[in-house]
Amino acid sequence: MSAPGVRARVRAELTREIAEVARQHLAPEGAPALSLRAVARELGMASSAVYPYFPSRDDLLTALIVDAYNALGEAAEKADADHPRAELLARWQAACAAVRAWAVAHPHEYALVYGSPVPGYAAPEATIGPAGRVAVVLCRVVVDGIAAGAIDATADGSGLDATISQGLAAELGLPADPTGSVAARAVQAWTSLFGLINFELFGHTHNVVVDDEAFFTASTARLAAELGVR
Amino acid sequence: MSAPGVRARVRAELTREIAEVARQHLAPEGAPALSLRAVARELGMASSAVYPYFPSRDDLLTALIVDAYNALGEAAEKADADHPRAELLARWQAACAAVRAWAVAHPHEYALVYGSPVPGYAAPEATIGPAGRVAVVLCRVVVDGIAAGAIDATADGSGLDATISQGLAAELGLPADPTGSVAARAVQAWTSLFGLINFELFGHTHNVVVDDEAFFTASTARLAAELGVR
DNA sequence: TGTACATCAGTGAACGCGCGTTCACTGATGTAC
DNA sequence: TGTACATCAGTGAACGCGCGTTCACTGATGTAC
Repeated sequence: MSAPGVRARVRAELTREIAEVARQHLAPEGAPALSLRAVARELGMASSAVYPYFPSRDDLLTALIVDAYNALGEAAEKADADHPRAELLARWQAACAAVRAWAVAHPHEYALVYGSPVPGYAAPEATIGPAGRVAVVLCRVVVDGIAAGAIDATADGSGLDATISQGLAAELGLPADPTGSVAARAVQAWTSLFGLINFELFGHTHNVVVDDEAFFTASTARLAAELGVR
Repeated sequence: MSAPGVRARVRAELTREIAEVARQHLAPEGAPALSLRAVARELGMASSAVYPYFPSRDDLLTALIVDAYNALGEAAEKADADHPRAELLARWQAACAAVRAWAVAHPHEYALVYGSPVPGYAAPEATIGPAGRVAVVLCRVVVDGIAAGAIDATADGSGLDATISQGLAAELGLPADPTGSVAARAVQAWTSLFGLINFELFGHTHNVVVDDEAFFTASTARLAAELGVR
């Protein structure tokens, strides 16, 4: 009974290895140019030998996308966990900085998930959970702030929250009150975070911002301040 | 002497036509899949016949990119000009809404310029000017606000502006005072605007935001408020 | 106005390339008696 | 422990495809005398 275990382990190992090489191949030309044949070539195997591991190119892409979301989410979660729960601003800043650091360190994987959708590729269900991990971290800070009384969830009755899925808000622990605006403002901060990183990585602030890290840190601090995270 | 004029006009017309067809071909598969041969086929000409007009695929892409930036910039400028100069908030909201409306109407052209950079493609100088037009519109509102005394440029001495190119700030008419933060906050609002649109168009807010337009409008209004645009 | 010439747009075949995927196959690995 | 068998991973050739770019060419358009 140890033999199938060995086979399974070898199989899992090679699956991991293929994904790893594919990840490296993302760099020079981006996701649309990712080629099964090139990956197989680099591993010294016939191109057809990849098929038992990934039944199609799209499955390989999906694996890379899920991995990227998970790595990014994990980075944010770890940074958050490094700070005492009550230190909301420190947690917020650490999480944002971790997301940026990961993106800067893995620009092509970042582009894979936050750049233009890969043409002809439809994201399967399996990506939804991992995709939300960063947002969950940010929301948890806000939720903790409300619970601790640091953030007044009822302060702004602008009704902005009517634009957000109430089911999702409830799931995240955000007050599901459509007359409020906390949930919507949290979502807005979330999109702004990735807007900052997108512009930096994709070169739009190239001749505009001179100190990317300082600009980023100050910007996320402002996002926190506007939410009432202190 | 009228003959060369005719030839030049025919030539310009066909150049325009090729670009137009290429633009339409962006839709189904995105920029990486744009094919000179397919464009030529659709126009009923030999693929080699495109070369006198666009010496390479990259030149065609550049033309599409420049066109997209210009169309987007023009939309923002027109929306801005539709409002009296003193009505800062109306101008701001109109410009932001125009950018989003154009993006929603031309998602693939939008992705071409604000999605992941096209692999292996280096943006030439010619794209810099057109790329800045939206930012210029937004900055003009801020500058007008400062001039009219509605925005207090000296209010926040956070030093955020030290992160922004002082030369560029001066060019845009923003106070080039590195101890201030108006310029940096304007840049931040600019990145946030495109962050909102990116997330909406690329599907990241798909199960999160239920009313995209309302969420967007409220969000840009908040961006304005934070800048002091009223 | 008429003719010889130059210019130019556009053709079609070809080069050389890489791709995703399928399929019949060969050995090696592990299983059951 | 030894042998016959099943399972499985991996091979290599092939299918059919589309791409960007080059090049020698053919007509037509416009020019100069």
